[in-house]
Amino acid sequence: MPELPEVETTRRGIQNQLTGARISAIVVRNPALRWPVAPDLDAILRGQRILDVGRRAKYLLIECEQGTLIIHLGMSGSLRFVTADTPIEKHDHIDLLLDNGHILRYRDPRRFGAVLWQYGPVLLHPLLTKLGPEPLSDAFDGSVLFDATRKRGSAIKLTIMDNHVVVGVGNIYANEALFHAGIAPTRSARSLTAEECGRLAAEIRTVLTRAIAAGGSTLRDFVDAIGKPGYFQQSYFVYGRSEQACLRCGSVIRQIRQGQRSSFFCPHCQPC
DNA sequence: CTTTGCACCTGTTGGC
DNA sequence: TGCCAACAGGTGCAAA
Repeated sequence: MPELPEVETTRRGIQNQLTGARISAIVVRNPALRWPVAPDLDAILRGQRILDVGRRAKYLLIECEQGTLIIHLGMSGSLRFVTADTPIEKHDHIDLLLDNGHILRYRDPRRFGAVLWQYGPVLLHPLLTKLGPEPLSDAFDGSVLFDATRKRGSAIKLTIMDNHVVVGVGNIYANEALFHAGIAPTRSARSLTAEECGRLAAEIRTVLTRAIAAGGSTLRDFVDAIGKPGYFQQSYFVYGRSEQACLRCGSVIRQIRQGQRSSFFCPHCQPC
């Protein structure tokens, strides 16, 4: 499910219960995630205290005394707190047991997610070293986007979804940010002016920030309760609205295919 | 270095 | 009701 807002909402939802706790055990029922879960993970984690729960891009970082447990939710992953008698369902692959009684359960039907261990500084992990700036940090703004787009002939939507340019912009919010910035997803990246890059960077930030705020209010307890993230309760300006009227101008929203993903845009508000 | 397409896997939806 | 194809929130990787 997760786009960046869901990952960040999950991080906030588990941080307090995890931080300061000691790991009693990790139970891996199915290690066949995107990469195999390390067979000795239980031996590694047992007894370690959790220092904090961080995030880089869509990777959750469970920072422990000797290293970091890296969790990615992939396309269909979720984390929730359960009790010892909660029935284990089909795709509940992993339980993390804490000495404070909490049990964190990892579910992931498609198994595109990952659970990895890294000793020492986590940012040295190969998956994290080449990532671009965080979209909500000072390291990302219009001028950074402008510079990154100069040599790119490919479509701007593909560019903002490229983790080397900026992390955490998934398909939904790439579409939404482009709509609010008034830029067609098919525009070549290098054709954007500095001003357009400024608008787009600002809209990426706004759209993600708003979604996190909404997730925080409407999904405050989804981690330990429902686990049904916000996509179903949220409404978007263009995403998933093909053939419907643009909420701004009434034109018909169009759907196209870019990089094997669906793009949605308003041909009037986002001229080519 | 940029760009493109594939791969991983299961569940849901829509057409016939 | 059944069957099959297409599609779904991600992203690393090989190949061009």
